[in-house]
Amino acid sequence: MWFFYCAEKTISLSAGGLEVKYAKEGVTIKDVAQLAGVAPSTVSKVMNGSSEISPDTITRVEKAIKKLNYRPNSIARSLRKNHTRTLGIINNSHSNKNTFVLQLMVGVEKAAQARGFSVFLCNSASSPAREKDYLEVLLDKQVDGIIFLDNVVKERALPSWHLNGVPIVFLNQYVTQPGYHSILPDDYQGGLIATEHLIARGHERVAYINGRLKHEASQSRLQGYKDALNKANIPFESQLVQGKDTWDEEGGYSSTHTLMTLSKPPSAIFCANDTLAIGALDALHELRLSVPNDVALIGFDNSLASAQKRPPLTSVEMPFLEMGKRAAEVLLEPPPTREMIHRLPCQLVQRQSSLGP
Amino acid sequence: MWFFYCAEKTISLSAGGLEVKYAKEGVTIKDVAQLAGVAPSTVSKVMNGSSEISPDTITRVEKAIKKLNYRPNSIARSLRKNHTRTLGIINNSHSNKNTFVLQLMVGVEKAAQARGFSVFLCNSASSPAREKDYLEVLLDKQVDGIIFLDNVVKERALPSWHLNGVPIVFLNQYVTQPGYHSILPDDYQGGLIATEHLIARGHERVAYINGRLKHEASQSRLQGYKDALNKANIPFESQLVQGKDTWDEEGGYSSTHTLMTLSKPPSAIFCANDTLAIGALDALHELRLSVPNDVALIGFDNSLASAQKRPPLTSVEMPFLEMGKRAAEVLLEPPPTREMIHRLPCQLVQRQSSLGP
DNA sequence: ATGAAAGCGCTAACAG
DNA sequence: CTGTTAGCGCTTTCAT
Repeated sequence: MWFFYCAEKTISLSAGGLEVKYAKEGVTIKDVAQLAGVAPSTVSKVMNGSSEISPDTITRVEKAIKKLNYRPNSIARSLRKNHTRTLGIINNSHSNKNTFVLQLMVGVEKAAQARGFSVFLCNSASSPAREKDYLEVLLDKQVDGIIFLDNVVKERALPSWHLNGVPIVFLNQYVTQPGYHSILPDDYQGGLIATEHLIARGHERVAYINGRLKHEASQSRLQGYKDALNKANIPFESQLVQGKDTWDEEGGYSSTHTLMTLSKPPSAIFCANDTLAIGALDALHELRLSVPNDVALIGFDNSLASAQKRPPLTSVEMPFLEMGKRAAEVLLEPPPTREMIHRLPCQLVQRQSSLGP
Repeated sequence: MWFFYCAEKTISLSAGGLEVKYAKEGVTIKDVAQLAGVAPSTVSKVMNGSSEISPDTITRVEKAIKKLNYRPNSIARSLRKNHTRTLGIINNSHSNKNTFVLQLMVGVEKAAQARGFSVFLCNSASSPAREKDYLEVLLDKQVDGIIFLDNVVKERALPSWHLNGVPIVFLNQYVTQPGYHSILPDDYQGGLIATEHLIARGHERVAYINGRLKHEASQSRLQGYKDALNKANIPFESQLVQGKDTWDEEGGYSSTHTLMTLSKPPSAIFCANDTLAIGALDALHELRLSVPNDVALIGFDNSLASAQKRPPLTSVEMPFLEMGKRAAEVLLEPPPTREMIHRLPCQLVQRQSSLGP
């Protein structure tokens, strides 16, 4: 690599067929103004379109900008304009192996990027002290908005720290106080479509295996299940709802055994998540029951593991990417709605486990 | 909620037992100076410790800061100091469902946070155009460093955009040009420990099922496998290495069938990733072979799915969190080493599938 | 339509 | 030890 002095602030040189632009650090609006033979304020005006400028000077300025490879210093601009076109994400989840969180983040980032905003990533790992620290640095950095998110929908306390008027929204979290936007998956609707799918495929004895009772998701999905039965005029039977107050395989496994030893066992099982469904599948295999021919099976989460089972498991996918996007949208373009809690629909992804004869 | 005018810049009020601080927007260094009866520069000096100040005024200033709940405007500070204590992540992966990426990001963020740095999250989704755009905004925002990352280790081109002297490091990516730090998992060592584990448990006929040949990981893990055999004086047999140039279950499944129909089939199989191992497990089940009693099985990635199989799969975990941390460290505190490519060790996580009699 | 001047909130250089 | 002054790079009145 060769270095050499150059008086101008920009040089371009082609090396190995690759055209690279070198801009010396610190080309400022003054340099552009000088080259174009105008005042800095004029350059500012053409960049911001904040005033009528003669077409002639516009082209002159634009040429100078291009020639110098000038890019305005957004720090200086922010100081002056009092906004940063930046928002912060505070991730309250402490699991690093959760794809939900990544999807939420990527969703936020995409919608932000589309609007010219950048996002700061902060991980509080559920520690309120850490959350407060991050809030401070985010506020110090003059973010224009903050999104709090978690990997599982939870109620949470309002941050007890002054927000300087910076708007906030909760993503996969919510707060009891009115007046705060909250973006959540529609677990109820997810339970509904899963059950409806099973019914549509001819099943009348549909069972439900529930997850941890304290999680909203369990209750909402159950309610969706019930309403789907109801719509189809299938009487609800409480013995067809099982669950061990857990989300793990063991729960799915033993619940399935309970279910299949009923005098009239179900012909289809809807599990509140994929891990339960995987446990259910194990139990069914053990009982030498074919999935989906003897019993149809549906999970929830559309995890990678669900797609990798034999047979691949039908599942309900939560709209995390959309949720992330919506969070950023709501933050950046507050809707006129009174509605503050936004539930986004889940989607059924059909695979072999529910596609019986 | 009641709003009322207050002349001072801070008031504190307790509501419902919850003590909240309200700081009116825009308390500046001048306000603090005025309250403390000193010059703004003095306040600056006590904050930055950049000059000897009498203990007396220090306490006066600190009191004023606390009373006004003052926090310096980091935008203004950045403009002046010419650094932002911020770094950018450019995520080149386009998969939103990859836990690797989240782990890398969280690692970066943790190490950054520990050093008082914030991080911008950008997702280029492998689009060079998008990457260039992000590079520009990151540079506009005056970041102090940039990390490029991906979900699978790849060689990549050096960004063809002037970086204004901002240092960069590659995470799970690398570049052929010398002079750039690159943080990678030690796939070779991962292959080594996996194979050594199997050998230590008494296996002499250890097979290897490879992944996509064009991925470095496949080659490195294979080399680890070979060297482990070599160290143990077990002759290498090329027929014990199978693979369909793919990472999917089907590849693991059919490779296993090939392996088990050998005249002298292996007593242990090391798969280059967990998905292959899951396919292998299916094949073994189908052949009515017990895992781990008839054949031991090891995967790579330590995916959630691997832990959820029956039996749970032993696997090799890549050090993504550590890698992320290291990337930030190398960026923020460049080591004096000439060594530019950093390979971090993987870890064996033992589960039932390799723990035979 | 354009330029001069002031100033965003902070820090650094220099005086005293 | 402390205050005064200048200015980071930009935008915004306010003149002209």
